Amino acid sequence: MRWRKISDAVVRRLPLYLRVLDELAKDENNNLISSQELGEKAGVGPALVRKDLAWFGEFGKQGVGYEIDYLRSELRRILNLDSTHKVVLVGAGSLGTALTRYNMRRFQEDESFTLELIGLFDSDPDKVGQEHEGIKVYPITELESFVRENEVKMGIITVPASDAQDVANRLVNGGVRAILNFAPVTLDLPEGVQLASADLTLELKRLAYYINEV
Amino acid sequence: MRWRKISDAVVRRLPLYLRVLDELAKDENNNLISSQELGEKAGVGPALVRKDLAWFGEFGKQGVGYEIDYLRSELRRILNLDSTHKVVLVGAGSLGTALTRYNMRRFQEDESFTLELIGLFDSDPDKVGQEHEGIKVYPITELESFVRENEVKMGIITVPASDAQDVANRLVNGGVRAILNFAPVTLDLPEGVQLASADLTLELKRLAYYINEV
DNA sequence: TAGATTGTTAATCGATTAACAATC
DNA sequence: TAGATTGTTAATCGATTAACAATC
Repeated sequence: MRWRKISDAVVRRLPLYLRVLDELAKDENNNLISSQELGEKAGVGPALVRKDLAWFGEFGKQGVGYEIDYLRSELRRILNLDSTHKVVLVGAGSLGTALTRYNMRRFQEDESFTLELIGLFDSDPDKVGQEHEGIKVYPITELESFVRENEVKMGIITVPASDAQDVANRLVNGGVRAILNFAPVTLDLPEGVQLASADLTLELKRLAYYINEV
Repeated sequence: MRWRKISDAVVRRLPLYLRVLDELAKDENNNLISSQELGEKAGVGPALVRKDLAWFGEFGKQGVGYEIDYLRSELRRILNLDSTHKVVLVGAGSLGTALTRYNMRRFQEDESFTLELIGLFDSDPDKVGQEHEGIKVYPITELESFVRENEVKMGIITVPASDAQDVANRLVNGGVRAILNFAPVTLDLPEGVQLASADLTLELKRLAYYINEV
């Protein structure tokens, strides 16, 4: 049903398109959108929009465009956003707890995405047993079995750089398929486990390059 | 002095190399590194490492490799990390204040990068006048003049999506050259202003795509 | 029907990799 | 000198754009 060779460059743009459609869907007056308009709002060329979507099916009508609600539901389906995803967050420090607080709100608002944060983990015995936004902190030693038993497929890493690879290994051994990593290290992951890097300092350092330009 | 056509694909890898070198520099025993080894640790092919670096000069010695300390200082210079960058953060909500707390610590630790957060901004009169980690919250109406007067070149946006474009415009008008945007919108920026997007939901939605794979 | 816009193929562009002479 | 590794050019690969027939 899914044909295993769609490039990540394509996949990265799908959530972007979906974001535009979600926004448009709020206004009942919008029914149709052209690849031209969708591209403009997503910052992508119209031909590329059509090509990206065509990898997954024929969602538009010639001479007409794409029906917003339909394309939206198709994208949600393609991105696996129509089922709830269980997530664990490892590292209940300042970033981890802030993210817990923030994401709990943000995700609750986002009608096109359901993430369920079911556990926090930390190696610090003082933190184990605490609760943040109603979610318990478990000892890191239980991470792998917890992930396996609850069939968690997504993990968020907010531990210090020196612990990140170890945490990643435990997550992967437990069966996690995708990791969002905030720690400033290059993680070594087995083929097939997807990684998103959220190292903000890396981004800021890149931006610094462009600052002293003419 | 800088030749204006180095691709962003290249620039994005420089902070990655620097991160590896920073790590290696901690151990006094490491003096030299080959493109092979640097590439491995950064997750990049050795030929690409050499090609990337060659855009900026000849930093290595044939048959020997790259001197870690030297390459490190050159990369810091290329990335403009040897001077301090003043930054403002707009949106003193839960994410903004968490980031303030977190980044203040994180950046203080990072010897190869000096960011100075000199002001927080918010449109909520109740928040104006508050302090977070010793940094004052100013009214958003003062953003543009503040940025101009203090010659701030970098801004971080943590306001709701509906306000982000307006904030970006004010930053740009004040003279900001680079923006780190957490709001879930595609910002429209003039040529030459650099953007880093930190929309975590976008990343998580992308990861969701890969979860139900065979 | 006439006008518009898709889906798709061919052309272009850019980025990565392979290969190797130069040289430490 | 022999071995290793750079800097760089040429070859390959992949992604984006242009163009257009199909068709709503």
